Amino acid sequence: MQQALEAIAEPRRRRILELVKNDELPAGEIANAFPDVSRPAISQHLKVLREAGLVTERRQGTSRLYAVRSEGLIDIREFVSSFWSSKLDALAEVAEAAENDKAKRAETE
Amino acid sequence: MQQALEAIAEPRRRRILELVKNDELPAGEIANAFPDVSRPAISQHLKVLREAGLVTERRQGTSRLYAVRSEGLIDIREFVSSFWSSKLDALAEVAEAAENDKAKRAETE
DNA sequence: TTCATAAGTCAGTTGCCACTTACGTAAGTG
DNA sequence: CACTTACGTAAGTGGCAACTGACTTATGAA
Repeated sequence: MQQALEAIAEPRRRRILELVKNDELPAGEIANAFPDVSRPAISQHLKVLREAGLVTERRQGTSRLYAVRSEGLIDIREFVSSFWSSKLDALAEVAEAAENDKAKRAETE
Repeated sequence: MQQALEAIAEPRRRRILELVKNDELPAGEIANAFPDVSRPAISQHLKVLREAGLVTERRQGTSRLYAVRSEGLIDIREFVSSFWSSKLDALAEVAEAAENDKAKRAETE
């Protein structure tokens, strides 16, 4: 999880993930989306994403195609989600239910 | 989202969040959980978490009580979740549905 | 084989982040 | 008031992470 978190903490790497979320793209085309940064920099970002398990690499001719690997995000997803199924949240749910109930009774009166 | 991501990318800050997930704790008690790091360091971590909107601070006497603020994680939660509702995942869902269907037909035969 | 294209790697620089020690502040206690 | 307790803040340091330019590798075309 550490590697994945550090990977997505970088704005450009998040944008890369968005780019290859629905389309498999060659490294060059990804680099073209960042006119303000050199191509080696993007290559290094892709390496970080690959080693974090967030993208897959597939070679085709001289180019390398990248695609998202969403399993790499599972641990983060569970970590974040864990903050909603805890005690405090259970209280919030009770409060919300009470609110709904109150609104409903107000309707029928 | 940037601030929150940078905040949870740090292992000690994640551990702090876990500590105050279910219990409201004073800064000193949080610091005690990290024998290898100085108290000011923890104070600085708490500041980062507070400015990222991930914890709340409440003063009581000379001590300050910290608690998790899960709303601060919503953006991250949505960002991460977005990688499951995309095209590739839709295909997976179709495949799963087909599997279920197959299993069901096998049952009745 | 020679050249062109696509992309990764190396080495060096810069800036930022987590840490420490020393100091400041604010609330309670005698 | 002086003193203690509980924290935060300031200033300085070391290390790492992102970047650039130069070089290397590998595939395909002439």
